[in-house]
Amino acid sequence: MILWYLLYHYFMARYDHKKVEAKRQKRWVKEGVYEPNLPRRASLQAGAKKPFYNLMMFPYPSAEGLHVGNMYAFTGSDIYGRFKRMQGYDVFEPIGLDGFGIHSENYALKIGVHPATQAKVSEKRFYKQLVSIGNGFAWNERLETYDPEYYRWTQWIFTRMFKAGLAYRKRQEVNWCPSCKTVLADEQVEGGVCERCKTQVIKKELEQWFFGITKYAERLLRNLPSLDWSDNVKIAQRNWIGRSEGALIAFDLNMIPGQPDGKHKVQIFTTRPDTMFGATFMVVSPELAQQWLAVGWQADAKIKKYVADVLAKRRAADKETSTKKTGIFSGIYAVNPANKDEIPVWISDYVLGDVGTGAIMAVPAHDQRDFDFARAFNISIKMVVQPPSVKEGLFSLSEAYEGEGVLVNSEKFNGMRSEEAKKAITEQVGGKTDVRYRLRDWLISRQRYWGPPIPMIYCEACAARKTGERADMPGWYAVPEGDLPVKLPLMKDFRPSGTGVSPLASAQSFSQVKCPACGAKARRETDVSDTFLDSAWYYLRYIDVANTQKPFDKARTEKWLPVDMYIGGSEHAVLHLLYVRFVAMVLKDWGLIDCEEPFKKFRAHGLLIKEGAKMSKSRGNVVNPDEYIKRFGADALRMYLMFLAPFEQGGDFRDQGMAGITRFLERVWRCGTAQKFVKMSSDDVRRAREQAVKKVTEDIEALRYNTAVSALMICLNAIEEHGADKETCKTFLKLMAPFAPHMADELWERLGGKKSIHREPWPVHDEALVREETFDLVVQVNGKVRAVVKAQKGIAEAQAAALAHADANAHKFIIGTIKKTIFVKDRLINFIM
RNA sequence: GCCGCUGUGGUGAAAUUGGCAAACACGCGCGACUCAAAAUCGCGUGGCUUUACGGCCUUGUCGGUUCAAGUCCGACCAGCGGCACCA
Repeated sequence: MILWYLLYHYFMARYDHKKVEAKRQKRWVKEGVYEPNLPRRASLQAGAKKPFYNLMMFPYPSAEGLHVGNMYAFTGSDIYGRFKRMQGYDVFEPIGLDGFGIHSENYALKIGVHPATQAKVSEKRFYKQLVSIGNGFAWNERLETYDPEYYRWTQWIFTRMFKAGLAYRKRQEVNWCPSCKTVLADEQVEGGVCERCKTQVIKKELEQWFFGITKYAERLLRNLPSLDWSDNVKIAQRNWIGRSEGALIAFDLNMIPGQPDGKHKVQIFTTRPDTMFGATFMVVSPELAQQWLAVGWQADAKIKKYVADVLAKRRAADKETSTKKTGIFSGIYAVNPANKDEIPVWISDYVLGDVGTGAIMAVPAHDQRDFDFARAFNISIKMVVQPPSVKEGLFSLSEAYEGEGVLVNSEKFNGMRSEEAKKAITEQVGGKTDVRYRLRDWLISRQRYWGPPIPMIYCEACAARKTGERADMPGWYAVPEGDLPVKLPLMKDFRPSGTGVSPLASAQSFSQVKCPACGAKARRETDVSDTFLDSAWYYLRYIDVANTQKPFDKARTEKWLPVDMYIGGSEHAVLHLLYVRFVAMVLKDWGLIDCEEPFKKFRAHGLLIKEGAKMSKSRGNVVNPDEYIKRFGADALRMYLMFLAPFEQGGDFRDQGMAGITRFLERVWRCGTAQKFVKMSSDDVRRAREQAVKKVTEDIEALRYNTAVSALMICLNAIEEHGADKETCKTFLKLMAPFAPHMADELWERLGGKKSIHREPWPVHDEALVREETFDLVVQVNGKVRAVVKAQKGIAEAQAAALAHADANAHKFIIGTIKKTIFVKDRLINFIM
């Protein structure tokens, strides 16, 4: 009997996370706790008063289910949202799935299920998991990128891009992933390998669709400083856009030395026109040499072979990163417009066809690459910029001097500072100042199946007549807006062909279509668009998911945009986060939205590792959140994830660490269910409470969740030690609510709360109560701590000195005369002997 | 090579403007409860030294500024991330 009694109480007292979490989650949905006031079209005025758009990068539903890394990011975002909601904002925290793309398609291929079928399975599983982590999502506004009602508008954006001249087709060397069997954008190649599958990327010459993001390079760069974003992401974008100021300068070419023909010219781009007098040779890229050959340049067989070899090598799959420069003299001479010197033109692999103009003037004395080449091929080196550290002219250089200085060997420009000479020499040689960017246009087409078909039609008849929707692209028409979406056909064999043609090309019924202009037999574009286009506008659709007339309503965007807080991984610094800004700028220019920067504030969360190692399937150390939620509860896992390290830094997940948080929550539960309150909290407890309010509030705002949790622990320690009144306990629960939303809500109800704690106002601290009347006065002698004594706040130096002298140990060290005393109010006193 | 970030106990980490280094936890040790164990609770826990009070040392390394440096400055070392013949 006694045993049963004890067991009964044991189970009653222990926190049953499964039961409580399920109950709270059900209640939240029923009461619509997290549904924002997104008004129906007619009554915009009646909507949210203090809108706060709290967005988290939506996940792609991977086969393995929700990764703990996803949960880490989502929890961090959710805590911020819950905090803002309790502060009185109408928080909108939507969720959806970025379900189109190679990742999902590859998984479908692997298990032999159609991606559309698999999508439904993953969707269900993902949403279930996303419910279980306890986030305050607005479930009514969810979206999936593979939903025709969504990609209808993705396609619509494409057609508008085409009409605006921002989407175009071009044949050029592009990145090709042999494993994914599709082309990739530059942003999707990381260190020469495919961002997704890590396969070495090769170059292929293909005709592809591009978005003209480079037209926005200047704006994308210019806006960066004003964005409240994590610095590392802003820096990455700045480097990626890579602005360089320089000059475009034309050189005459002499096919035969000493015989100007006035016909042949070549343009070069340089950021150092000040060094022009030092240009002792010119280098053209193999790509440009190839073009010359194509228009009839009669070159040696050796030269032709060199060009062909280098071009072949650039296409090859081996990633040999030799820094050894090769090259061949072309037999042609260029005339340096600065001093009319005839300089040899070389062809070398160290000059790239798609950078600058594909040709350079080489100044070996002031560019290390030119220097190396000149040394290797015995070309003269001429110094024209004298470093400030050097008094007389230098006779030999062991390396190029790339800094600024004063010009020498430059005729009438001698003595001029290199910075001024840039402009002066450019003018002298008839050059034109120019700005170039590293950024290149966004390669948007993909030769895969699982994506939105590019909504374009090509009519050969129109092409032959040189007519079309756009003068520069005869034969091409956007699918009329009324015909959207161009639905992705259900195909049995959706395997990538690897030939540069999308699997959709084999679906005759799909590709055969009538020309929208002349009605002749035409064909559809069969490539699909890059997944990153899907995610480049999803934040707009969230606020208007049910709109069947437009992608989104402008009045709503005015109310909810820009996104107030965006959280995600920094791996998207030059992918998603760049594309999304570009698309926003375009939409702004079309008058569809008012702000050209979509995210007011962006914070990158850190990376989670496990026991000191990167999580990976092969290591078998991937943390499955489902298991932990089952064992410890979502609240415990959430809180542990936030406690283990600073959110923006990322941290090390250790199983042992879960114990501390579980213990903490059990203690809170015991405290909250026992409900043994004192009539009035002691000063100590009251102060602990107010300090916790202050600290937790400040820390959440700054995303310092780890120290916010520790502040809660300190507060609980005080409550347990001294006992607390009911109000103190309620305040404590509110502070804990963003971190452990289920338990906080349950205990809140048991303490008599009528509505959900997540709709309660966030506490505000009383500065007077935070302050302590006493402080620890640090007594130093010659800078060394000799005593710590309790003192009244605000005491003057004389009183502090008296206290210090009264301390036996400190007194022991104060021998001789005091030369100087340093007194820092409410902190320390330091005697210098 | 260039740009950025990070180096603090056995572990994760904390530290406003330069003002007690190691908060809060984990782990460990000792103790209480228990026949016993788990759970729970209490105490201790950077190193060296001292019977004790205390003292000396300690934030990757070396140097500097300062009454005072984890924090500021200079040089270097290590690790992580990004870009990489960008003309």
